[in-house]
Amino acid sequence: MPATSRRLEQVNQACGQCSLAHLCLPYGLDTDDVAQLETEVEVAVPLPRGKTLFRQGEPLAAIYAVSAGALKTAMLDADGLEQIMGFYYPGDLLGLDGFGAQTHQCTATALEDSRICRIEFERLDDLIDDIPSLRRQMMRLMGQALSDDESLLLTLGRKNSEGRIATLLLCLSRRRQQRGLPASPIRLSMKRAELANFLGMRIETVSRVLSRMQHNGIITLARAEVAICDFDALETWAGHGAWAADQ
Amino acid sequence: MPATSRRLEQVNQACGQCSLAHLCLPYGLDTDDVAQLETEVEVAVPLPRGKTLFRQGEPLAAIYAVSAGALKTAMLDADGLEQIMGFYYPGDLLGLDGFGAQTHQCTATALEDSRICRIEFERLDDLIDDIPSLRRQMMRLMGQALSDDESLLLTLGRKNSEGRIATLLLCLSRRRQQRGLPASPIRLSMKRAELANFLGMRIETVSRVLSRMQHNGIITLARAEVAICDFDALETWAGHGAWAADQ
DNA sequence: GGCATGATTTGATCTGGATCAAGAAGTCCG
DNA sequence: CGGACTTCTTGATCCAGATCAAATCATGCC
Repeated sequence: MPATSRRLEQVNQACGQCSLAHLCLPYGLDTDDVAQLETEVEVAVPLPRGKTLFRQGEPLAAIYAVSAGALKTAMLDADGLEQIMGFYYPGDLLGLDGFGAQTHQCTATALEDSRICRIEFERLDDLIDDIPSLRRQMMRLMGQALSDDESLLLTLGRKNSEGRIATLLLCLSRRRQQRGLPASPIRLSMKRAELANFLGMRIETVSRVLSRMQHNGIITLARAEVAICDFDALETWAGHGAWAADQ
Repeated sequence: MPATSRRLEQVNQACGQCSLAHLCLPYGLDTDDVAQLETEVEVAVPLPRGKTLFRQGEPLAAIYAVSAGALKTAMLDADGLEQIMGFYYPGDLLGLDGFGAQTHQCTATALEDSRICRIEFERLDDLIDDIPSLRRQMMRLMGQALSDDESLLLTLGRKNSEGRIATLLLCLSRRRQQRGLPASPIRLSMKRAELANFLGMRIETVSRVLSRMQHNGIITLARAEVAICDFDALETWAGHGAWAADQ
């Protein structure tokens, strides 16, 4: 693997100048800390579409950040069927859920040709001891991941199919904005089947809801690309909890 | 609040001799570390049924562990309806999801008269800097919380109503065993409405599924107490993903 | 190109679980 | 104890979304 030589070439322009630093690990670190961190990071290693970054059950060897492209994570249930747990875009960290059992809890797969930054878990662990602000940042990121998962639980537990799709689209859009990209034309790097799996729906229902949204002028749909035309309407749909009032 | 004096009385028999230490923070710490930690912990403060420990949106003031009793955590969605995120029993930590935004993401409420251990967030934060093994333990616990949430997502995303109930019962049973209690007669401290909310179902469906399980001889049901008669059958039901094969 | 294969959309049914309705069983309090 | 109130159970109906079926559209490969 040419990662080591690549790292040596790129180390001088790594995290400190990365446009994703505000989303990723270095946020909140001072210049020296970032310098110390980035000597340990393999930067922007290519990961072709369909390749896995790590697999469920493997020991936790490293923590990753998406540099470019998109990935999914998925768990296999008892019957060997996969449940997609999340989609990851530039600036997102991967592998945090492995901290619990020191083992990856899910499999991460590239949805398109991607680039990944990587830091050995052991090295990160040492670095965290040396850099207090890095420790705080890591814990903040894990807390963030926790509350993201909980928001997702809230969506899947309470919303109907339209609410789920609307929530997903708004979420993808918001995350694009956080990365400084335009909110609207969203390229869906995942297939309908993966969307459906993630949202706990069937392919046909995903397709129907998207068609209906297009018909109502809320989105424009061209295969893998979705343009949001009416954010307010989408918010309204997203807000629609499913099952009426409440207990 | 008499917590301070109580703390002074109890400090000598706090975490180090707590039977829940293996579930809670001190696991993996050596004796000196535990001693240092437990001087900062308020031990087993009473929290009456119905009282809240913290509320969604409040700044993160402390991290908590359940000492006795049971709690629920819930988020309010846009419409002000609550979604229950989890049930917490002795040994479980509460408040970790606040690490992200330094703000509690959910409201924690006692389901029955409970006792809570509490450590100021600031003090814990300092302690983590001083005790490397505590830092690792905290990150392990957060990783654990993350993968627990993901398991729940897997359940809610893929299982039908019977699978959800079966999974919940097995989960509660397993957690009892981890606390050294018998696996079987489970006291459900939450109401049916709370169970239903948590599992993304309606009260009537919860009631029907439980009745059906009782009728099939898998459980014995007496109001708030459930005895599991046939673990294997329950495992089978829990394994039943909902929607047939897969994409 | 021409064919095979896979992804997506659309239509027609079927069904699990929500919703509506009404008892039954607890629980609280004067 | 009796009445008001809450929780739980059970029955009847309805509907969102799963399932089944088939056409359309894309993509890759020889």
